[in-house]
Amino acid sequence: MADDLDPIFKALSDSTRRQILDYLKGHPRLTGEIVNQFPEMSRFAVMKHVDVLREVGLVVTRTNGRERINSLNAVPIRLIYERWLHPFSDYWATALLGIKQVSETELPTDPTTLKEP
Amino acid sequence: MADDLDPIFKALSDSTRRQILDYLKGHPRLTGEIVNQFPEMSRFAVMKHVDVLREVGLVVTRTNGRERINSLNAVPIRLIYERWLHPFSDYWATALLGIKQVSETELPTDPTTLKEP
DNA sequence: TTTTTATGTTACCTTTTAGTTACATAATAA
DNA sequence: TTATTATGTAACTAAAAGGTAACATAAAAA
Repeated sequence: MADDLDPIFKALSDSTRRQILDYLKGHPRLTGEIVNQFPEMSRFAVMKHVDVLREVGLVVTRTNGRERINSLNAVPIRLIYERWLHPFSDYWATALLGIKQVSETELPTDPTTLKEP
Repeated sequence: MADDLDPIFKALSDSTRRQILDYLKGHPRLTGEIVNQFPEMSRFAVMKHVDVLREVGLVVTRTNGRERINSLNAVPIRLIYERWLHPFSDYWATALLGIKQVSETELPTDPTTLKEP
């Protein structure tokens, strides 16, 4: 019953994993660097979170000697957006205007113009 | 540790709940109508999913006699998009171009232009 | 060579989640 | 009034998720 977006949604549903993805913005990080971002959590717990992200392709890891360099791959996030989130933009627009139903001909709202209502 | 987006992400992490939200697009539905969409699942299981959606504000319910009319509220989805997903659009763009890092001065990509790459 | 360090693995525990059956209530229809 | 039906609640189970401590390995540094 679970569609192919499901593993990505599941991976994103944990706050620690979202923080890891935030941390990987900008540049790749060693596994140990990621671990050190979460001093209140065991190393293994953090590594398992990274594993989950790697399994769904949100993190790509390459090995260099004994180091493992983890980088962000945001393409699955884009997939979530395009295939599931974006179609709802029609409906969040109507909510703001107090309109109940959406005309079929209405164009999708440009989300960049809605930053601060 | 969990931010305020966390309950929304958690609510969206279940495939059945996402299907319910999809079903509520267009027009509101009675609780029983939602239940009938999932004949392989018990009525109570579906109702609990609706409860979860209602708790995070993704579904709004009003009572009319013994009927309960449930409608979609996409504003929390918008919040997820603006506060968490959209900032990653810089990075999925670079992935497509094979570029490793993003310039600080680059403007956010307009997601509406990325519908069909 | 010996030690350090970056990373991986095994085994286990606890809480949460998703699901079930069975029972209860209250508004409408017959 | 009686029966039906739309919805809600109680109590429980099974599996998945998130976490820990302890042990293992292999590359690099001393």
